[in-house]
Amino acid sequence: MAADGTVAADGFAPRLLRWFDASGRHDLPWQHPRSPYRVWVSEIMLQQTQVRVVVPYFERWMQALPTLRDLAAAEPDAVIALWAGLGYYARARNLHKAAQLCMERHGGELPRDIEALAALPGIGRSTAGAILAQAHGLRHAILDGNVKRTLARFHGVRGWPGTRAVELELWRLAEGHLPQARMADYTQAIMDFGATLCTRQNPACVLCPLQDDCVARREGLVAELPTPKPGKALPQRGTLMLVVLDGAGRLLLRRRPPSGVWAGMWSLPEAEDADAAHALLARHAEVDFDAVETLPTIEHGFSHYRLRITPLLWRNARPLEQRIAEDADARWAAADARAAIGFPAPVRRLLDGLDRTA
DNA sequence: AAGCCGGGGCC
DNA sequence: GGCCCAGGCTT
Repeated sequence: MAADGTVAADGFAPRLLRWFDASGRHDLPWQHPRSPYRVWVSEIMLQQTQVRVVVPYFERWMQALPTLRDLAAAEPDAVIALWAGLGYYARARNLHKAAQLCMERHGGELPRDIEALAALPGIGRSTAGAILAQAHGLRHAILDGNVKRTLARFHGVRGWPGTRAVELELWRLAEGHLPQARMADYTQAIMDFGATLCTRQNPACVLCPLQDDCVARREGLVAELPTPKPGKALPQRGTLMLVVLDGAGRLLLRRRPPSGVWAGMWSLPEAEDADAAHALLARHAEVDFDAVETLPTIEHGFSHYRLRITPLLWRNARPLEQRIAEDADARWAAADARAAIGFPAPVRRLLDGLDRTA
């Protein structure tokens, strides 16, 4: 690294770009065309989600909402339905909100100013940099998981990147490597490099264009870097999910609370115990509570806790239509209507299993 | 700094 | 079964 703190002279970016030209990914759907809106949606989908998973969601999204204006005008439930299965649903709500803010404040386009861009909901420093670099070729760094891993190894940076000091060091290094040209390709290159060559496990060091100058390679630390997050045991929680069908096969649904897990999404009614289940059921239908059928429990893991779902099934319930009419957060949905609703993944699995056995 | 927020891939 | 991932927001 040069005395002024820059590291461009070491050939990091040129070697990465040569590798990208030969071995990078050039056929991802958001690269053709590489418009600001498409890059933005792809970057949000790719937060904590791998390329292979994102591609079909991205294609479906662009079919339904091809422009920022279309997104801004869409119904919230339609946006969630396009997202259902991807997880982190705040990303979808933030996309929607940000599109509307762009219509109001930025003439219907994403701002080119990084401060204004990062001020939009769901767009932080790294995602703002990725959008500006890829959509406009502007000289901004990114620091996602791939870049953190690559830089931690190349420079031998120790310590978990979740700590402030390590993260600041990695940002400094990332900015020091930026090339003067080809910013869009460079940004795609360093992400591809981390995703396909400098992988977390079994990185292809023998093929690496940076191996001669890689500190981790030289010091035998490749498997130790980046330093993993200190571990902790996940708490276990449980819930009852009520599967209530009326004589016509319609299913009782309730909207989730506006905050917390699966916020605002349609799901099955939930209760903590049998008494609460009974009370909840009585508010929506006449049904023989003792005629309950048990379904297999479903285990669902979150990043911060584990959830054991116990489904309870009643058939031939008689809906209390008056109560439903008064309750905007409850509905009886027929099978064909259910298909178009975006359910949380374990609920979708449960309902699909129900349809197969019913 | 730590917790919250999903889901899936992978060993 | 545990860990991690093309992060950002809230407290």
